[in-house]
Amino acid sequence: MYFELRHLRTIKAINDAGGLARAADQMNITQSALSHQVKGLEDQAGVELFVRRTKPLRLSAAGMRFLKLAERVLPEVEALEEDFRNLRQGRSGRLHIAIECHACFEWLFPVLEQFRRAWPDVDVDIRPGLAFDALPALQREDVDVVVSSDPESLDGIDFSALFDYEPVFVASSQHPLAAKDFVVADDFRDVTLITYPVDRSRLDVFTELLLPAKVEPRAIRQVELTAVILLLVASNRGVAVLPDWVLRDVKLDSDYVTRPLTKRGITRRLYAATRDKDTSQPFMAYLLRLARTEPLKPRRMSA
Amino acid sequence: MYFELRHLRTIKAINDAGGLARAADQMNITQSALSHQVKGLEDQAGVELFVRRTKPLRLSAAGMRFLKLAERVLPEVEALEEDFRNLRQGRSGRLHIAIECHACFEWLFPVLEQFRRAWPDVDVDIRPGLAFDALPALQREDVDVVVSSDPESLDGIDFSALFDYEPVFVASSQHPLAAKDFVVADDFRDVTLITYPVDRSRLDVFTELLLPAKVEPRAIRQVELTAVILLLVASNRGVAVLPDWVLRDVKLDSDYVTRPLTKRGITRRLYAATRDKDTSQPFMAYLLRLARTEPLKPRRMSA
DNA sequence: CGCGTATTGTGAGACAATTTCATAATATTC
DNA sequence: GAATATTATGAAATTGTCTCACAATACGCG
Repeated sequence: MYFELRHLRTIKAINDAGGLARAADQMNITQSALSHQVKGLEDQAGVELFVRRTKPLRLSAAGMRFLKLAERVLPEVEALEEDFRNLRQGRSGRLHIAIECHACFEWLFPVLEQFRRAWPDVDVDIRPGLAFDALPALQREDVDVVVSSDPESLDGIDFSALFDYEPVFVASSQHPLAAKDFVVADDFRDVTLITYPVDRSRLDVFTELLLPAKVEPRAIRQVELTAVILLLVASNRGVAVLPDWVLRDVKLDSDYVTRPLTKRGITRRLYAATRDKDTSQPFMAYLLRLARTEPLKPRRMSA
Repeated sequence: MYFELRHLRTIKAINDAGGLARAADQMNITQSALSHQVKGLEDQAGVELFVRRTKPLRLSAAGMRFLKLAERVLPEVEALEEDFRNLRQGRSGRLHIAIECHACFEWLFPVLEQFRRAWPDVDVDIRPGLAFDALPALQREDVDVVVSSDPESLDGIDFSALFDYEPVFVASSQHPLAAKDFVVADDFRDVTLITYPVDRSRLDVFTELLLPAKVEPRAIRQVELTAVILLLVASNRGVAVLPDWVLRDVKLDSDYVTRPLTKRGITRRLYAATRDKDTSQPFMAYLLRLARTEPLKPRRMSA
């Protein structure tokens, strides 16, 4: 006994049209075809779905049960079809973003807020969990965008440059190193370094400065939230290295100073990795444009 | 773009089995057939439902959306199929009863209570509204049983005798007619007759006694509820004629008397009309048996 | 890296289901 | 009871689905 949506559509049409002939018309099909179909359906169901003794065919009790299913299911199916239409036209889609850089939350969140207003039908999400194999996840279509500062040449993956940033040293104005114009690797030997709780290979201080110089800080303290890191730094419980965009917002009203790493400062570039087939999708292009420009604009004093 | 349940089943099977080949196995179908089907489905949808770059085929974001529909819809369809299986085996069905005789409520209700315990899957209902054309409604399958005391010979309709009853005269023990051993038509000329608010053609007093004798009561008062009729009778505000079964329960503790109509009493027979194709259905036979025996048993003092 | 294995894709023909056409049968209406 | 509207049926045409055989592709392992 295998029902198909065709049968649900038939039942509904016959009920709506109030008769088999009219229903056939409505469905752009012969009355004969419908008659055959109804017969087949009743054979399958093993149940009389219609009252035959009356002439404009009417649903029986069992037929009404069938109709109720149709009226619950068909709208859902149509909703799916609508979804797919939107998808084809690039008006809807999925935009699940994996961020390798822990602090990217700070600028990404406002960007996504703005994105949602423009593309309400796109399913937006940030997935911090899979920072590890973000690029394989992108290839497997587990996520749709990976934000990273380490572009690799991968088949089917595009890397779009977003913006440059500078990892800067942050310390309390009371801290001895605050006296220097810039800090170098050796300066870290005697400090407590506060970092995000991720592997060193994804922390700019280490990859760009300390690992090459083989310098180990006196102590490392791992803290999840950027705001908390800044709090600890301001109260001189340690120093940190954070991307400049994190500091732009709150610089003025807190008791800490920022200094370049090395005399000339370090510059890094942030990229968005996407599958090439998605890169030119309208909403994806929109996101990339937003992510290129938005984080650089001055922002209000929100957290 | 026409989806079918087949497609929902396919998506679900592929997801469950974790691959196209295994899914094909599970569905007793060739792997090739499934491949063709998936291709056709994606063509129709105009959307990639699967990630092709990986080898055990996996659902894409759009595919997940499809899967979610499948998981909502398929169980409902299976529930319908189960319903129909029950229907075929006569374990479920509809039992909507039209009662022509207004007082039948009194004995029918307890009968249905008992019926429901035995046939929980049958959709039982009493429909008092269509007392008028109850038999046409039966033919049109608007209802499934008609309780009536006037059998007609109708095509496709069976009349099963239920039980005999006697319409009896009820009056306050203070009423002058209470002194008689039995009442006749002429006795009604000077009384206020309390009846149900239905046409005379469906009231035994009129069809069996007053109309043939061309007697008109002094006044007629129409009351809906049996309990209220008895109340009014007991307080000597009028007399009534009710089926004996109504009086059996409450006779002892109230201040009214019952008398036969005419010297020998009038006997009427109650029938259940059903469509012949339904008459032998197990639950229908059960109902008829119950309705034949149950109303005659002594009952507790409920309303 | 290359080979074997597991998995999916493709094309042609067989098969099954659905539709149409023509027409019969049956209700409904006036 | 004829006229009309509606549904049913059978055979042929059409369309869609499945199978078979084999090609193509991804994955894992040494």
